[in-house]
Order: sequence, then C-alpha cells, then structure tokens
Amino acid sequence: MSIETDIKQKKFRSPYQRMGLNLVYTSNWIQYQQMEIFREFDITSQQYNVLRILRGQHPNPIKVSDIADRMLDKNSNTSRLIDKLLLKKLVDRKSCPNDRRAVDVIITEEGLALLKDLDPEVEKWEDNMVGITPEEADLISSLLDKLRNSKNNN
Amino acid sequence: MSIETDIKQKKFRSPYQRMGLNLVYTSNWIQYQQMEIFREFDITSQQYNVLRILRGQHPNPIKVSDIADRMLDKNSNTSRLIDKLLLKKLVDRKSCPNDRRAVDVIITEEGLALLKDLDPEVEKWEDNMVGITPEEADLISSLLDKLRNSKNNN
DNA sequence: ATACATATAATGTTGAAACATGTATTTGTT
DNA sequence: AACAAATACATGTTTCAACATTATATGTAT
Repeated sequence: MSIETDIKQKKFRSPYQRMGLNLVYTSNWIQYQQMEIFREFDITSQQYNVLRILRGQHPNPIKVSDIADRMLDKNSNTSRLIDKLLLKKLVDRKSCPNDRRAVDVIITEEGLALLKDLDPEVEKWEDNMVGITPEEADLISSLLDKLRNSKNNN
Repeated sequence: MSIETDIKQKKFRSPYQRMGLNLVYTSNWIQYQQMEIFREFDITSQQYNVLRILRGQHPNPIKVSDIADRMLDKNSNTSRLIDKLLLKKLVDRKSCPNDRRAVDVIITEEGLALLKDLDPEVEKWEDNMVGITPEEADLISSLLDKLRNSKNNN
C-alpha cells in the first residue's frame, strides 16, 4: 500500500510533506515490527540499541555519555536504561579510573549471549526487506543523509 | 553528516541494516525538530496529527476509530489524545446518533485557528528541506512504499 | 427472542519518556 | 591556591505511552 492509503490522505501539499509523513510512518512501522522480536527477549528497542553499542566496544568499556552520543534517539535517558540492563545482569558498571565523574559500562557474557540469540531473528527480519534492492537501500541512505545535512546549518 | 558519523558506527552488516538505522534516526530527527515548533503552541506532534485529520474532515465529524486508522502512530490511545484536545477546547465530542458505541469528533473554530497559525511554521520547515529535490523526495516516498509492501504479506 | 461474538470507546495500572534539578568531579582562569 | 565554569551522571517529578480490562452497543446465528 502507498502512504496515501495507509493514512487515508489523498493530497499532500508538497513532495516534501508526503515524504516526511512517509518517513515517520515507516519508522514507526519498522520499530513496531522489531519490538515484537525484542519482546520475546524481554528488552526494549532502546535497550537493544545500547547492548549493540556495548558489543561494538567489547571487551573495552565505554562511558555513559559516549553511549548517548551513539544512540538513535539522542534524547533518551541513558542512565536509567543502564539501570534496567544492570538489573537483568546484561551489563556491568563501574567508576572510570581516569575520570571519576564518568562511569564505564561493559556488556556481560550474559548480554553477549542474549545478543547472539537475538541477532538471527533481527537479521532474518532485515534480510527480508525484499521489496527493494540493496542498491535502492543505499540510495535511500544517501538521500536521507543529504536531507539531514540540508537543515543542519540553519 | 552521514549516518556513519552521526551514530559513530563504521560498519553495517548490510545496506538494509544501514538504511533501517538511518530511517529511524532520521525520523527521530524530524520529529524532534517539529516538536520544537509544536511546543510554542502547547501541543504534541500526536495532537497535531489528530487536529490535521479533523480539519481534513471539517465540517463533518469523524469517529474515534477512524482517527486512529489515519494516524502515523497506529498504537496511540486516541481516546486520551482527544481528552487533552477537549480540555484545550480545540475539538468537540458527542455521541454518534447512528451508532451509540461510537463517538463523533469535530474540530472547533479555536482548533482551526490554531492550525492556521501553526501551518506557516510547519510549512516553512518542510519547504526548507533544500538538500534534496522534489523528485528525490518522491523517489524516497515510492521506495518506502515498496519497502513496506515487501513485508506486509509475510 | 436469546445467546454469543464482535465492535467501539473509556478507564486502570504500570512503566517509561521528558524535562528540570542536583551532586560530584574535573578543568580552566586569575 | 582559589574560584568559576564545564562535564558527567544521577535523581525527582510530571506527563505520557503501553497494555489489559471493562462497559456498552451492535450484529449474527440459532
């Protein structure tokens, strides 16, 4: 279905408006589908995002602020996200020796194991975006980059 | 900046993964920017979404369930959104005569006036996506449509 | 006509997001 | 050395989202 039928709106004031609505709609759609995968593993998509960042650094620790920098949602409360992950023993946290304001976070073996179970599910989902070619996916990525750049320097 | 530098991730397992992350990241980015416009008018982006749907029907009423169908976020609690809009006198609500389970919602003059003030701000923002051409915006829209379609029939 | 399923919306509850504030530590300046 | 400013994180509070449940009305089959 086109965005027109999905949100039952026939006319848009510009290609930009239609694209903007389509982008937000499609992002919600992606996140909702992925949430159903994450739910079986009792984590949220934000927590998954943090775990992936931590795995990217493993076995090195990473500071809370650096995690926040890398997150998709720049406005999330990283402290509390890590609290939740700590409760589930998926991460460890300790004061950073070089800078005692900072806190080093590291993924546990348990966290790595969870990702290892979860990854095939997520990858299966990703690889099933068969409606578009890899080249088209790259095209979307580069257009989105251009889109954001055009407005960064306002 | 590219998504690589924005989320500081150098490698992706596939063009699809990179596109998915880019899509969610860009949607968050759009919504955050627009939120700053809405904030001056004391509404949320979800409430704005509802108001626009209601204006699209004006002067006809529309049922709560039909509003939910047209929203960008299909999982929002439309009843409570309308409660909030009612408090601000931006909408009216009355039982539907044909079906007493249903509730007819209609935008008020005050609601229309708010949108009239708000529209130029949103349009100014939309029209400033100068990094991409209208043709490219259309291209993104059609690729996103294709993307969602490929997975609707799983 | 009755029973049962479905549709529609509101509500209750729990947990998370949003936003501001607080506290400790570090860095920079004079 | 003393002070101001910046940084890093945690916490408090209020609002909102997510999910399940309830209440009422409508449709359908017997």
